[in-house]
Amino acid sequence: MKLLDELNPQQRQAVTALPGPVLVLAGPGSGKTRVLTHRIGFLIANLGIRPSEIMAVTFTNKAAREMRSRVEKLLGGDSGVGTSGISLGTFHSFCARMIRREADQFPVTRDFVIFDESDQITLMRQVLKRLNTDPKQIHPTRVRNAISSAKNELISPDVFAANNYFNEVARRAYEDYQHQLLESNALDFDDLLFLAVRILQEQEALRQEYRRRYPHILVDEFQDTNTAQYSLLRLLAGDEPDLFVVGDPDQSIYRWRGADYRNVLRFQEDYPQAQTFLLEQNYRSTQNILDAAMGVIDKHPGRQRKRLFTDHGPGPLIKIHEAYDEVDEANTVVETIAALTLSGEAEPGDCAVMYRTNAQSRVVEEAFLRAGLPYKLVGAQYFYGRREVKDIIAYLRLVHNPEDQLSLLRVLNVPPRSIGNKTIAALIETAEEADLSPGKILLDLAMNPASPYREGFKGRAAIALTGFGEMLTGWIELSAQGNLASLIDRVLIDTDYRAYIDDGSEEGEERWENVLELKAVADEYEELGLTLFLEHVALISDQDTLTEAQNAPTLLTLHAAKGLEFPVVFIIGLDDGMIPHQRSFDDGEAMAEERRLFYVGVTRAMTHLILVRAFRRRVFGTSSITDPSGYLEDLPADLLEGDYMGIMTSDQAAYQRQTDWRWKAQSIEVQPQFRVGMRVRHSSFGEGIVMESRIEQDDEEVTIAFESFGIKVLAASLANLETLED
DNA sequence: TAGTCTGGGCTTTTT
DNA sequence: GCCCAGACTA
Repeated sequence: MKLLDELNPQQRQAVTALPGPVLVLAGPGSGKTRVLTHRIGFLIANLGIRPSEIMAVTFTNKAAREMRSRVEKLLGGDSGVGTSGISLGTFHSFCARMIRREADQFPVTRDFVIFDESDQITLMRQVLKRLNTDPKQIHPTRVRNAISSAKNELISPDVFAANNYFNEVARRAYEDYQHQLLESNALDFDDLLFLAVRILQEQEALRQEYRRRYPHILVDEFQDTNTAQYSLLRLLAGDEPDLFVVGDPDQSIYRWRGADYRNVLRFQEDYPQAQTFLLEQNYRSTQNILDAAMGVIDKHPGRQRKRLFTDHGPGPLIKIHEAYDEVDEANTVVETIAALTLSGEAEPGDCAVMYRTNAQSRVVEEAFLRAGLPYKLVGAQYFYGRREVKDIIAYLRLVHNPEDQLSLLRVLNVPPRSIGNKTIAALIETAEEADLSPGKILLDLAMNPASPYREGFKGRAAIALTGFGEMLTGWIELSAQGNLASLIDRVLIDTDYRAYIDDGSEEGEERWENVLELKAVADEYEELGLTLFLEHVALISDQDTLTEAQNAPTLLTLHAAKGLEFPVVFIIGLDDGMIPHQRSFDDGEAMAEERRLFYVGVTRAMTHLILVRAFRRRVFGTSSITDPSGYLEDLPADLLEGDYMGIMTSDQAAYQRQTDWRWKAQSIEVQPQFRVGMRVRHSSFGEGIVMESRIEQDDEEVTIAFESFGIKVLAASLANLETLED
């Protein structure tokens, strides 16, 4: 049948495997999504399985959407089978739905809210404050991470190992944090998985019910599952499941998030009867690119060799360019894209620029702006992390759930309405004494003229708080009528929010546009209502903001690039410390993951791969000379062209590289301006005498004994020192 | 209470 | 270099 005609023999074997545990190891560009969608099609069209019995799980909303549309296309029209019955979504959305459905068994109500990472850190800060710890010693972010990892490993506070001071604090913070979450009728991302697993473990009947409901399970990007997700799958699948998982251990790049590619091995151990299929034929890249990729990944320790092959032919050589610095690097990228576009070899939209850290994007963006060329950015904080968007969402969450203390505190004085720290502290204290949430106190102040809580506040504070409570009451009433758009309008008007964020500057206008954009999203949730809208905004990611429309190059991190492909790929920042990132240097597993990350980047390229590094680079404000990434040595030399000499390996090459740049380096070499014994004046420290001066990282570091401020070490370029005549 | 200053951080970030 | 939280000042 047609469904199978589009597949190569390996793919067809996988798709038509007998129902049971199936592991598909799919190299990059080998048609992984195609196999998944055809498997779903095969189950429905050939085996007559009802769509409603199928559950397909992905990691991103985008992947879920893509899969649904491809299944629809596959089965559309003639088959007469609807695909809407398939449960297709992310791990988190699946768990959120289950928890809502079974809400009476959980310590939250069915309209709980989901806290994202910044909510978690804000809450953690409060928790640690209450535990009287020093935020400089115990970082809220680190504690959050520790708790997140624990949840991903299914570790609850009572079994959390308090084996040192940090972990002892973390354990107590964990307990308190959970308590605070539930007070706010909230769960964090990790709780969604954790609670779903726990209830399935504990309740035989529910487990059986879900197993009956979804006898056929498919999983995408299986190498990225963490312990909680793997456990969830095992619980849902049972001992004789039809469980079809697709993944590639070589592309596992989310270890720091609890993902463990060894789940692939666990799968084979847990299901010894599992059938395994290998997809090696690549439909994306030229053979040169694949050979380069294999050169990189074959150095991965303890890895089973896989061959990647294509019938696309060798294609162009891989280009390596060494730029002078990060600005030159960015300019090179823009110029090369311009040249490729001009020669007709590529469209701007065919090109992608990939980097290790988001901070690198700025220099590239600036180069595009200087050239007057458009670009698309897939970035952290792109939309839902913006302050104005988070503010409005916090207002909505508060309307939805007045007990949400975090949201209340976020917006209580935003825009400023004379509710300062003193007043907030008094509110929290009053709430604690009354054993109510601060939100409830505010509502009581607003609705009950004889509210007993009024006496807790001074006149002005009472008026301000009552005013806020009245606004909130009005919004809650409006929300009960179910009109989301007018609720948002009313919040914006009542708070005079536009005046607050839009100061007339370009930035202000942009912020207001973001608010309007959020409203546009809300419009689509008119029917579905506030609860689902809030769930949507909590579970959405930056990945989903990537638009295909504009014909412009895409800027993105190597992580964000996974699953995508582009005819022309630039990977920039191929310096030691950048790729691999220096944070990974002292951890073997982390280093292995850096290598996989580079491999992921390389295998995104269809035809042109351009690798760029910079001879010197500014990191955290100081510019210094870099070493080339070791990974460049792993690329087969005969596949490369360009002006990078490091591929000759050897010390001699390194020496030559240094000399080549010598004239440039010299021209900017800093000459010392200050001598020991000179008298100088500083704008705030006053007069002093130079004790020592040396050149450090292209700047002059001057040690000065000031008359009234003692000895200071200053950077000459920043300190703006004035020399005085003796 | 609301603005300004300062110091200490700083990867990646599917949900 | 740039951002954020908390301290500090008007």
